[in-house]
Amino acid sequence: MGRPPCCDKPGIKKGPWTPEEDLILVSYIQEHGPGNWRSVPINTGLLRCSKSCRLRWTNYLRPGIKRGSFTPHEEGIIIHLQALLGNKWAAIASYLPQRTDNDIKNYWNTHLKKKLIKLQETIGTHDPFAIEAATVNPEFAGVQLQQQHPHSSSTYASSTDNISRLLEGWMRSSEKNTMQSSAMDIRNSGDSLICHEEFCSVKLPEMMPSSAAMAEVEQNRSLTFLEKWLFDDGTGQVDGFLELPSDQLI
DNA sequence: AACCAAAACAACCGCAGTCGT
DNA sequence: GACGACTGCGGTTGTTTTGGT
Repeated sequence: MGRPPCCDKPGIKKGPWTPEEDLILVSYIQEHGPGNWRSVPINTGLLRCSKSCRLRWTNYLRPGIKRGSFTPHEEGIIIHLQALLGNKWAAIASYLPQRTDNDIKNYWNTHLKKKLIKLQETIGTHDPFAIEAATVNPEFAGVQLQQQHPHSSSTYASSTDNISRLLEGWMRSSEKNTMQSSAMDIRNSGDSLICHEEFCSVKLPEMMPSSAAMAEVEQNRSLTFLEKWLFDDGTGQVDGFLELPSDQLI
């Protein structure tokens, strides 16, 4: 089974994407929808491999992506899920639909890993839940958490965000892309971590909370409850939950 | 102001799984 | 069932930015 050569053909461009390339890609996806990445460079004339196009879309151009600093809540969830699932970044990202797996992975490698090591030394435990508690409540361990990153969004990030905005109308009107459109609404809805609408539309991994648990999550947005459902042994009626319209979840 | 080191981020590489023929 | 094409994912690298001296 030979692996197809990718990204090493002559004439294939590598490196940072330009706003022009982004626009071409977004326009194409706006017309055809995401998927069939093989045909994207062929049909758009982009000198990029299909993989690169997919990555660019999923990590940057896809509407609903939240840029900037991670909140303590998000940090807690990441730490918790990482302890639970290991380096399953895609699985972890499915619980934070506004974040990409790449983002979470980078954040883990550059921030959280170091922070955890510090915390482990400070509080003298390797218990991920104690560490999570310390992360969410900095006073717990007397650790000053950096709440704002010095460069939460770059100029270029802003431009891609603008491109994403171009898609808003299309996403809203497209029944095929409910995930993206709901995510877009969420993006504009402030700092809420996960809303029920989003939960209904994202693809859910095997262990998901019951609808009752979800309602409480929605109400409290507390990690305490997140912990509860995260460690629920998967007895929740996942399929049924997926079928429920969002307004029945509260 | 200039230089260097560290941090942060974006993108690429390659493996593995899935799907179609 | 075998094979090839395609996609998804995790690890890694390269580049840019920031902070310190």
